[in-house]
Amino acid sequence: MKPKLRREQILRAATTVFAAKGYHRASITDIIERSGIARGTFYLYFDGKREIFSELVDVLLARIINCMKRVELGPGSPPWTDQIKANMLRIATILIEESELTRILYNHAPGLDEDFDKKLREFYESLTHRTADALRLGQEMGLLRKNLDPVLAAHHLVGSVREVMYHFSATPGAGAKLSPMIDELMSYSTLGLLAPRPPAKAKKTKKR
Amino acid sequence: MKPKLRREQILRAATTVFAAKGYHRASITDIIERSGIARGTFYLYFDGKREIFSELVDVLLARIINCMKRVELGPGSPPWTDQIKANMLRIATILIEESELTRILYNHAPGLDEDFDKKLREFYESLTHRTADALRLGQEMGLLRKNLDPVLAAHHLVGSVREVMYHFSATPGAGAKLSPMIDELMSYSTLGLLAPRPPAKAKKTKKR
Amino acid sequence: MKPKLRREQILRAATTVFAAKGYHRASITDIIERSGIARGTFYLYFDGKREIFSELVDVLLARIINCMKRVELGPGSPPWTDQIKANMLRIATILIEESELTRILYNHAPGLDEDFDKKLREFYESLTHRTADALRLGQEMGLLRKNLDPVLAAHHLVGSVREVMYHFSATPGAGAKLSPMIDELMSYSTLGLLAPRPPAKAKKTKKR
Amino acid sequence: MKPKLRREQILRAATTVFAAKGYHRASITDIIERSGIARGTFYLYFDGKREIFSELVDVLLARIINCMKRVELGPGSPPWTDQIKANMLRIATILIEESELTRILYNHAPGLDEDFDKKLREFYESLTHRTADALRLGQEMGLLRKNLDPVLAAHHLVGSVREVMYHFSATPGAGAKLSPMIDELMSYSTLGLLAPRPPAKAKKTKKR
DNA sequence: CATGAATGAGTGTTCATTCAT
DNA sequence: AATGAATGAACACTCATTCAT
Repeated sequence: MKPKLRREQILRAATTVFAAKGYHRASITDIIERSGIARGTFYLYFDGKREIFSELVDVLLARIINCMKRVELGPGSPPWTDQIKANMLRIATILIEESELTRILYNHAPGLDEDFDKKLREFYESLTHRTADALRLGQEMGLLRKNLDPVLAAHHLVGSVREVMYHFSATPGAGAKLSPMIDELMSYSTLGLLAPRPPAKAKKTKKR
Repeated sequence: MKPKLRREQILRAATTVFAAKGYHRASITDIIERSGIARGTFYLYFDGKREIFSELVDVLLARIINCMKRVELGPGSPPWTDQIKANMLRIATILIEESELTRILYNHAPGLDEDFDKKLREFYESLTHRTADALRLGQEMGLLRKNLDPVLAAHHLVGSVREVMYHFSATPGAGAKLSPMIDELMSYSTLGLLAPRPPAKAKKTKKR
Repeated sequence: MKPKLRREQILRAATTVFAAKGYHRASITDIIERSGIARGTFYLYFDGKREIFSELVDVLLARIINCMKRVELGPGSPPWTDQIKANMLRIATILIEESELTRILYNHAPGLDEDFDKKLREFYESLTHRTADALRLGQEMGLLRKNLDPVLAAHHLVGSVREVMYHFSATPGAGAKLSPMIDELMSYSTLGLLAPRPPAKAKKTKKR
Repeated sequence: MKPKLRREQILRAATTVFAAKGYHRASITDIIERSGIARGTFYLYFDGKREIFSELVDVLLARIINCMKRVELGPGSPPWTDQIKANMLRIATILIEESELTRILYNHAPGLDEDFDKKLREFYESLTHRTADALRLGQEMGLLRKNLDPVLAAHHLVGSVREVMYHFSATPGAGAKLSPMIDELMSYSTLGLLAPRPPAKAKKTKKR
């Protein structure tokens, strides 16, 4: 069999096994049995249990990072809300496509290794940072409330999206209703984060 | 030594060890060394590694569940926003007090055992259910938008709180700024989840 | 069983196993079966296969190094030949006592590990150095030929003793004839290394 | 490529690899990588790891055995000391030429296999036997002391030569000083092994 | 002749748990 | 109650060898 294919076959088997049992309860034996290969074959393609797991997670994290496009505010760009929605759609699509990997990422990744934990922590920190930066920019542009705490709001957003996406990816057939779901989810946060709407007529600073 | 005390001594040691290393990387050896007891003594007080870990997590989950009070909407009750805030304050206080256990709960709990995973899942499902029920009630009372999806919004809220609380409990000295932080966090969601504000015209203090 | 005894029991078993099969063909299973202990028990007392082997060899090398006493040439000291003979007797006694360890040392030690090979090499280099130094001293004192190469002669001596001792220790019941054997062996080399005997004249057989 | 050449190419690669790492730490992978051939190709030319190693050692041992010529004492033969020296020169030349194989032979050969160990043992036993026989003959001819133990002396000689040759072959550029070195080495033993010199009186330069 | 993907028996090591003292 | 020596099932990983192409 072609090495490329075999590699993918093993990765697929490993994904399922790790998703079903988690890192620690999964054994190399599980993976090779599901792959239908011999023990040694596994080690021909991967350096070990930690490494194949790491590769699985790395690939997913990289796909997510790479599918996110920086929001452009220039004239001629699409509305920023559309850009954010497009980002969320791309992420959600990946997570739904790879719902097994998502399960792994959410449930079984921490506690494996100091390095590994660090990698995950950095991923979430990076998400939060980028979100906080975007929020600050929104504040400067007058799109968002001046008095919100960008870091706290970033945690709020990341947490919200994280939790929703997880359940969505675990729900079979969720893909269909993806777009309205994201509209709805965005409405929960945006309507609260927006700069106070210029009210109809006379008003005196709706206090929050 | 009094059995009661010894038990607590071991629980304390285990908490620290599990928080530092996570369930799998922590060993019974770590726990007994930190407790200053002999190997066999540990098994006099606990049935095993899984069990002591389980007890630790159970106690935390029970404290959280128990500190949450159902929101009363009757006349004479405090404003419902105040009641929710009080709940969040109580939870946050526990999580900050027990920041080691919190770390365990967030980072190392899943993937240990089918039963254990189920227990955690049920905890979060219960949180989400209760939240969704509350949201439905809010809708019926006209406090919340009619067109929001209670389950989705519940995930949104649980995720937001979960993420924020985690970072808050991990931040030393966070306890001091707890109350304003919760006000702020609540504002992010509530302003977005509230029924659309009656525009323009007459109003009588729709307050949060 | 007392830890001290158990340790010795395992060391004995390991000695026999390593002597019979050599480092690589010996397995932990062999050692524990011969010890009559469980797998885990072995690792309670030793860090691993390499380590127990290393300890065995280290102990033997240390005993040999420590039993060798520097030759004193001062007036009042025993004749230097007697001192050398005493050293050789002590070494030979150890090697005969520990004939299994000797077999290990001679036959199976190299090729295990870079560090280990180095240790052995250094042991022999140290022996050779000390011998060469002693030979130089002997030359200065006029006891040995001026024109011999101390390093070459040291190799010659070390090799001679090494080979003879090995066969001697492998011969059952060799201990009895130890003293004359050493006299004989020494005569082979000393009579060749001695300063040329005063020829011609009066003599009363200054022999060795 | 011609089979003959390929075989030699692999043998060369194997020699270097075994010399560098020793039998056990050397892997077939090392050998094929250094040979630049595929895995299967190796097994086209050799039956396995043990076999190629064995061939390497066998060839060296055979060359050594074959280069040794029995000492002739008949009238018309060169002096017996010259014949011995010629033997030693031939051996030393081989060992220096094949210093990598020599390193293998000395350091990594034992402990591989019962058969293999036996072969080596027999090689040394054969050397010792032949030496002892020669010594006995020397005694009968009156060239050597009557009271020396031929077997012990043979071990002494074999050990001496073995050790010296090893260090010599490991010393780069040692070939140049070969002849005087051997003279010197022989003097160490012969002057001690010769029949006692007729003391005092009449002398006619006992030729050695 | 050559290849290199595949094999699987074998090995060292870990660690939660037990139980005689 | 307390101890800590002993247990052994479980596991990840290696590598010489084979064989279909």
